[in-house]
Amino acid sequence: MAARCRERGLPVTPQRRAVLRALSARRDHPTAEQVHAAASARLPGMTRATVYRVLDALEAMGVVRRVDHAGAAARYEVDSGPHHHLVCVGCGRIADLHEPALESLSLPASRARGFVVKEYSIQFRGLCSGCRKQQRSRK
Amino acid sequence: MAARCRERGLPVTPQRRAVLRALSARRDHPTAEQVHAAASARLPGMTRATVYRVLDALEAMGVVRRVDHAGAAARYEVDSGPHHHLVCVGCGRIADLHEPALESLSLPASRARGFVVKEYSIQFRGLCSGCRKQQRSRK
DNA sequence: TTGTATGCAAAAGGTTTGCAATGAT
DNA sequence: ATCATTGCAAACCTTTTGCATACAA
Repeated sequence: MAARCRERGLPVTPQRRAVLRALSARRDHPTAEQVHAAASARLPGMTRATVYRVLDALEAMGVVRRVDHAGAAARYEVDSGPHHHLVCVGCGRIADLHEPALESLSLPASRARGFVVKEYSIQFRGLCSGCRKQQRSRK
Repeated sequence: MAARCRERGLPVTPQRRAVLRALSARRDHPTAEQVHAAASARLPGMTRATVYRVLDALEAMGVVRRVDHAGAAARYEVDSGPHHHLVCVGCGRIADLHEPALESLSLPASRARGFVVKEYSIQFRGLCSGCRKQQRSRK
């Protein structure tokens, strides 16, 4: 991580180290609040705001990832049977993808470790044609 | 939907109809706020709170689905390359699933409609062994 | 020394809840 | 008549932001 900071000319602060250590130490997927609790145990006085800013910075560096791509607000759809989603990272739009070939993926039991799958859905992330055009013309 | 309400002895209210109509009329995946705007155009006076309650009710009936399984708070993980997630619907825990066989899915170009996929991840929903035990013993 | 990060506190969404009144069956 | 639902308003939780200060390089 220090490397990635240097690449970008960004300072390596104790807070960044603390957040990354806290996150590396766990296998579950903690919330910002949980990261704050863990990190501020080692570095008392850290603010929640700092944790959010550090997580954003680390995400931008590609060190950390936000799971549950929870935009600010939840999205709804009429339940139309199993299908997947195309999510445009440019504009945030979500389109449905009905693709029978993707409805029968098998999850090796050996990997499931006692986990019983009831359903699954795939989230494809990329750029819609509109956002691609925009990006091209901007260059 | 009227049918599902009756099954459960729940009233079919104008608000429920308005929300479902609003949601059925769109293919994008509107936020609760957008649903509220659309529904209250037809049924002035509807509150945002009602929209949330109606969406919850419809989801419980299996008529509507919440995309962006945005729990209240975002979750983070250290970026460890491509992998998928096992999400327990019982306790909300998320586990990583590294499964090489699932890393080379192909999305038929014909279906993508100009959408260029950069990456994807699969979310398997089900019950972890702990929650399964609990559920069994409760019966 | 310079530019970025931090703490603090306040604001800004999004969502939930208590309560009295309304309404569906 | 009965029980769930609605509206209203306030509360709640998570995340973001402005500003002055502190700090890494």
